[in-house]
Amino acid sequence: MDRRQRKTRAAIFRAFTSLLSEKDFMHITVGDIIDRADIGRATFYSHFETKDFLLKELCEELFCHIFDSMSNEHSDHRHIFNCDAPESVFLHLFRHLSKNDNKILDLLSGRNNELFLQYFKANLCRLIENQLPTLNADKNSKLPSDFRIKLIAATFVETVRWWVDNGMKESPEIITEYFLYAV
Amino acid sequence: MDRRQRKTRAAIFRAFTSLLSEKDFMHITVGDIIDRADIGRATFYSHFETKDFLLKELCEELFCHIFDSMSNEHSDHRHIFNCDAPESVFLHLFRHLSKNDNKILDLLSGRNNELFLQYFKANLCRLIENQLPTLNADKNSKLPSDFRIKLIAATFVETVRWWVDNGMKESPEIITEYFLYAV
DNA sequence: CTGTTACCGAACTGTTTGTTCAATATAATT
DNA sequence: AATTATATTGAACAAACAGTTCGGTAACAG
Repeated sequence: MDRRQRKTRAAIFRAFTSLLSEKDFMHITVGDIIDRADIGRATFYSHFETKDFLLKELCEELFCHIFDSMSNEHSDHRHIFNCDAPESVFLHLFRHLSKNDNKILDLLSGRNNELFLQYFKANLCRLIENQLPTLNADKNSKLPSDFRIKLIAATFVETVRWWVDNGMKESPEIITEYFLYAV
Repeated sequence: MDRRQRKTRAAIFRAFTSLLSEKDFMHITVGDIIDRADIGRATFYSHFETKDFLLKELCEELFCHIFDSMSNEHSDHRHIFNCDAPESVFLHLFRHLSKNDNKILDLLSGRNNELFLQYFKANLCRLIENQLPTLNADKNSKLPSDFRIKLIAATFVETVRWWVDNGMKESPEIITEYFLYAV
């Protein structure tokens, strides 16, 4: 990809995430984005068809980053340490989130970004599906598994929200404990 | 309140809920609403300041109806039957929802209505707070109670969603069982 | 019957969206 | 370094939408 394209794309994402942490998606205009990204109007539309697609691509980029890097880390580690214990995947996820190097927390905690949550949960569900056998077997047997997976995903999101809203005072380890206790 | 006002207001709510079940809030225009409600533009704005306030007032109306009628029912019943068993409040709620006389289900199951969910959960939390002592005491003691309440509310919403998305094949009793087993 | 109030509808301003196009700047190629 | 290809720019544009204004009409209350 052309360096100019990369720079423009990055500037748009940067401006957009920065705006998303201030106000909700619905009230962000394309004008806001191009002002903050300092690019021309036509340029924006040559990159993204609409504002909706921008959000979609941002989500895909973020999730690819976080989930892929995590599953790599995980599969690497399991050869060295024995860290495929039930909580390790979620602990990794919470640790990753706590760094907030990408701006995922701002989006998760921000209200009114249902579209974002939708993408996040969809990705989360795929991950949870694999982890299911390591979780509470009693609930697994008594609840339909697609239902159970969605509940776990919702619990995860709500846990992150509560964590962030309370100033992230708890360590990732404590939060993982809370989370696993809840599901 | 003037009969004309009541009729107009009802027409707007009817049109709005009908639209909300078709597309998400963000893509509904005031033009859509006044067309379907068959009212003048100025009339709409004499009733509601903006589209956001319309949603807010609709929510308040719906929740007042469902939660108030429920808590009345409940407090009436407890004198006759002994139905303040742990599951009864939630069972009542699921039963009430299953009738879908108000259009709450369409809104809860429809995606992208985060604002609506926000109001719903806020009301739900107030109700759950009272029910907390009747629920799993173990979890109550090990999780911060504000956190626990939010998890229960999220679980409730996710339960309803799963129920609706799967065609509501399960009875309110079974769903209540699932729900209480999950929390 | 009379004064009050709500509704209508059309016109109007300002904002936002998404497109177009010629000019310019930057990257890639030889 | 010169050339070709491509990305960006800025301005102008039509269409859609939000929210307001106002004179005329219909419905309500006393």
